[in-house]
Amino acid sequence: MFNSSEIDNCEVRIIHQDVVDKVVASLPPDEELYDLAELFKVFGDSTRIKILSALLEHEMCVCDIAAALGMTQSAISHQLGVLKRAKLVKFRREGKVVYYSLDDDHVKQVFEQGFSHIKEIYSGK
Amino acid sequence: MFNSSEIDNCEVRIIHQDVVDKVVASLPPDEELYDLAELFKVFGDSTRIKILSALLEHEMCVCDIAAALGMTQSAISHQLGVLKRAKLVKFRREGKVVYYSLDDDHVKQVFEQGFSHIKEIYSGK
DNA sequence: CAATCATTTCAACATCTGTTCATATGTTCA
DNA sequence: TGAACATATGAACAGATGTTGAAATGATTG
Repeated sequence: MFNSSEIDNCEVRIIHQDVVDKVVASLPPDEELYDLAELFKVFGDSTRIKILSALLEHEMCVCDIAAALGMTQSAISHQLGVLKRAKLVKFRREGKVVYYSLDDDHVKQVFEQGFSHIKEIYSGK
Repeated sequence: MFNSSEIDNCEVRIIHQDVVDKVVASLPPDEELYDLAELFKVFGDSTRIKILSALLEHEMCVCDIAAALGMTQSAISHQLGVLKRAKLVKFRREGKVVYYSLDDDHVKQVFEQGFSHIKEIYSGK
């Protein structure tokens, strides 16, 4: 009825069945990998990286961050919302002013880990 | 001619000049922060995370990765190209087949660093 | 060389994402 | 309470990104 080439045209060929099986079995659940990608996605924007880099140095309020980066308060506030939802920053309110800071050392570690990676790459390894 | 409120309407207000100055001085060059964001951007896609997670376990060829993830060879190849350009994976050719693997331990470290972060968050910290 | 196969590349489409502008909260102080 | 101010939010637009299907490479084998 169908020859093998017709069927294969709609399927992905497997060359090493044993490796595929092993890898599929060892793969973390989709949801965790999805969450991991979401985490890195938050780090993957230069505005947010700049904000994190600033907060690495000192706790700051929104308008000071905006001034330091030369951007709109609105834009900064939007990105702080993203960072907040990802639990990368925490904040405290003091009167009208809201101060932001890094949530925990984990953020700092990921940040610095990535940094040393690009240093390694661009220095000819 | 202009009063201060008119001028301020077009500018970002600074509350703590000292902090702003200090942070601006300590900020890494824009180019480095941009590259850092680009690096995390590569990690920030669930397909690429799945590929990296698979390669963490075993060296694999394109069609086996496609089979393991249930995706098109074209899509996988495209993402492998992104990972290759970011120097996150390396490859070797053996006849018709191209085998991909993680480029260095740094990749593994960033991956696992991020993983432990989301574990921490979702376990109620 | 011709056929086959693994992989890559291309163009196109749909979706996602960041910024802007305008407006809404919420707080302080007169 | 009302004016001034710091921040947050919503809608909308522009640009970036991932997947797809088709066509193009590059490599092996008969």
